[in-house]
Amino acid sequence: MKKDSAEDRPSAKVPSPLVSGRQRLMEAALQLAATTRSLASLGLREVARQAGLNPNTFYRHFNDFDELGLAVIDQLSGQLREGLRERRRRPAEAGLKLSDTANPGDAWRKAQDVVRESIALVLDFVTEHRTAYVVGIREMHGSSPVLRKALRKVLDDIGEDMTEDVLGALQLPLLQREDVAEISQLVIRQMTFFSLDYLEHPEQREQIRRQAERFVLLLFWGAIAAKAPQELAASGLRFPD
Amino acid sequence: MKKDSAEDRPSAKVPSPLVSGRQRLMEAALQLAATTRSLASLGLREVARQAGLNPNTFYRHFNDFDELGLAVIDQLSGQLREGLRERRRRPAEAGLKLSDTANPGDAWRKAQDVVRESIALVLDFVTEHRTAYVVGIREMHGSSPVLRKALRKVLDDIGEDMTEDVLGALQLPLLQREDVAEISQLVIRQMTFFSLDYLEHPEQREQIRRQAERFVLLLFWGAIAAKAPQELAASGLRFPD
DNA sequence: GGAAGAGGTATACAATCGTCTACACGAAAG
DNA sequence: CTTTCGTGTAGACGATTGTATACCTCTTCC
Repeated sequence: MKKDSAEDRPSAKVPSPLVSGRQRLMEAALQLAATTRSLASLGLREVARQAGLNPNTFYRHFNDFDELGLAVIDQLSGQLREGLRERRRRPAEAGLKLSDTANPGDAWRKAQDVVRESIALVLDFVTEHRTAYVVGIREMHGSSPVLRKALRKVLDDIGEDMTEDVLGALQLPLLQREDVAEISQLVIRQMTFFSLDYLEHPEQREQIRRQAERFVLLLFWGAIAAKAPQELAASGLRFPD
Repeated sequence: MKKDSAEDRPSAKVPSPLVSGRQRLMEAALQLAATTRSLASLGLREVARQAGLNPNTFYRHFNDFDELGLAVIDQLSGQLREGLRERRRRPAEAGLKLSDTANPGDAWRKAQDVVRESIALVLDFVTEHRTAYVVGIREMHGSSPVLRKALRKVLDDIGEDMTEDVLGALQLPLLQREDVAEISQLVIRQMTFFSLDYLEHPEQREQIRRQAERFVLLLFWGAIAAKAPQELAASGLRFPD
């Protein structure tokens, strides 16, 4: 049998303590999970090696891989929600110029803009945090109930944000809160597929972006048309494209 | 070090040769993947043990886990597509009584029936093949490119079946082939989420089923309303519920 | 200035793993 | 009847893994 020393450590980096070991472990795990296999199936020694740390260092920060996964999720989901909230503050204010008395046509045009911008933001985020996003989607359907639940909650929270946003800033006529909430969840979930397509087919990105926009608008259009087909027809609005 | 013999084998079954070793390995892998972790992270010895076979027997049938995964996918996706095709033959024939001259109201009512029945079929299938389905969804976002591609193709094929079905039997007015194809893909993908919810929350199954039906109808309604809001309003049709 | 604790390391051990080589046996093929 | 061949078994190997114990710095705090 081989003595297991000195073979374990220095495969990746110099032991620069510029970032904490905890952070190094998280990044190493993400990197490995994105290129190799699922988070839970990673070896404790494997990630320590990638991080340039001693295997036992893992124990100092995490008890198991679920704990590491939760830490990563906390860190990044916060970034995503914050980013979404922040950039959505802008069009919301711009939209106030059209006051609550705006006619349906203005509301619908504004809805198009908001949809376009929100989708762009999501797609930018996933390209910027590609590995984390891919691993996140993977673990959402993965084998750890803990991570599954945490990631489902992230999606649901984003859905709630979207619901509030649509209700507050968009003021689409005739749609109740529950209608909007249902549509939001559908949109958020479908976006996971659009995002993966977007990442995996860089040559078709513009097309995928338009498909996503069309899907969202189609849902809202359908929901309005389901509630009040006559009013929609009478408004003379046309579906874009 | 411990000699690794006699500990490996008989954890599960008697060596009944009623089913082939190959099949036993596939089922054991599915079982383990559903309860433990991802397919690719399974140990060769692990599944052999679960199947009640010698570790080396794995080599007789598969070179690696991708190969085993593909075999499972072939076997079950065939069952699903065949089941869908077969049960869809019935309403298609019944639908022929309403000839091509049927008015929009009849076509829309028939669409509701077909949607209801197709969704019921899918949900029945996933409950009947729960472990295989869960593992399939998992590997669709998993780390093996081979399995990912194979499972995406399964979904896309089902989407094409649905497209042909809608075009052939439903004859919804105003929708082009490309519109229907796009909607079909959206529906198939969203159904993966509905199906998982359905499995994980048995107490809310009826509600989830209705949500799924509503989603599909909403998309078609929206697509028709996008093409021709006036005609839809003039037809006097009401969205169900 | 000594104690306590957090973060990182070194070494060791048993268990498990993938794989290699060799053997057994029934069925089909010649 | 003998020869393949497909399938399953047995035993062994070196590599790798998770974990336990012990030691080594630094900060921080009293």
